[in-house]
Amino acid sequence: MPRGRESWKQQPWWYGRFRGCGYRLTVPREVILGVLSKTSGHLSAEDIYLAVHKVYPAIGLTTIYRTLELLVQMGLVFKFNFGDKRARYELAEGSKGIRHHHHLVCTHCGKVMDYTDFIDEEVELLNQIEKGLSKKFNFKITNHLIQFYGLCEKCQEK
Amino acid sequence: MPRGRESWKQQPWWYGRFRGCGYRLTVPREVILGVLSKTSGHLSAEDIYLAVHKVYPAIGLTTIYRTLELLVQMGLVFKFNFGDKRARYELAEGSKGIRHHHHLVCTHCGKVMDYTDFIDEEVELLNQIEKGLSKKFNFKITNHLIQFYGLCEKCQEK
DNA sequence: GATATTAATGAAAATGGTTTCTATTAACAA
DNA sequence: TTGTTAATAGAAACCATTTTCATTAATATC
Repeated sequence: MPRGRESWKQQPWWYGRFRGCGYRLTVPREVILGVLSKTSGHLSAEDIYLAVHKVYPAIGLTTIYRTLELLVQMGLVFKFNFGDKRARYELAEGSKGIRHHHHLVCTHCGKVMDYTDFIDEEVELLNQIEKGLSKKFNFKITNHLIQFYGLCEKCQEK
Repeated sequence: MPRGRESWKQQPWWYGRFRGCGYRLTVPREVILGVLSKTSGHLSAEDIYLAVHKVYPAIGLTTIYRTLELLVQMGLVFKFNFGDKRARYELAEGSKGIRHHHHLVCTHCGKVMDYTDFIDEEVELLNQIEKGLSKKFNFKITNHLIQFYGLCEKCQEK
């Protein structure tokens, strides 16, 4: 492993989350989280594999999938499905710089855009809806998914 | 085909949509739409296949997939993904009795519930948001997906 | 109503993203 | 430093969905 043990000293933000769950801090996990935080979102498992592979060719695709599953389950990463058959992953909010957002998906070319400019009304209504649903269905809401589908600028021209 | 040609006389509601697109009216298509409209939503391709198979064993799974794809593309059917890997299909609003709705998905047992009690505020805000997004991103919105994830009543108890 | 055209179908095979299996490696507690 | 055991890599399996191709049947035309 081409990293000194000392570099753990400046522990990354997810260090505690891992230790708290009894999970080990491994190089693949660190590298995968690194790729996710450096690259702008919507990455497929293969995208991540290729990026990781450039630096650590020994890390296999299986580990990418396993690690992503773990990260999703830990709540550090969100998994999305935009209509093509591969799943997409992106870092959850919490690490600096990433905010909660929804997606605009072009049904023609597959382009995905982030939508972060929530208006206050919107956030409040969403909370209200979630509260209402929780009560009515006795359903404990932990998350929501909002996506808008349509045609992006370029695809409209055709 | 065990149906007289006369029965087309009381043309089903989708008749015009098919003819308008130049698509043929076939028994498999009729049967599949029949299953979708008789059964309550969230059916997988296999669910539909099994239901169809009981009455018309000659209709194959391939045709189910092909027909569903066509129906989705025509806008008669919506395709969903609830986290397990199989796609789910349900009739779009338009045929009597089916209203636009969103979904509550239990991340533990996979149960899916429909949420139809939109408040006026909600519908209006959604329109407003879509209008804003269309303008800001020059994106022509044709559809949206809203799902809430969490734990259903039973799964909370455990 | 009979017939030609060609879209639609069924069965089997292929595809491809994801998961499982198993022997090996490495994180970390002692 | 060493033992325990979680984590990993690579190959094989999995399985929902798609493709291929020969056959069938819906519709337009005669």
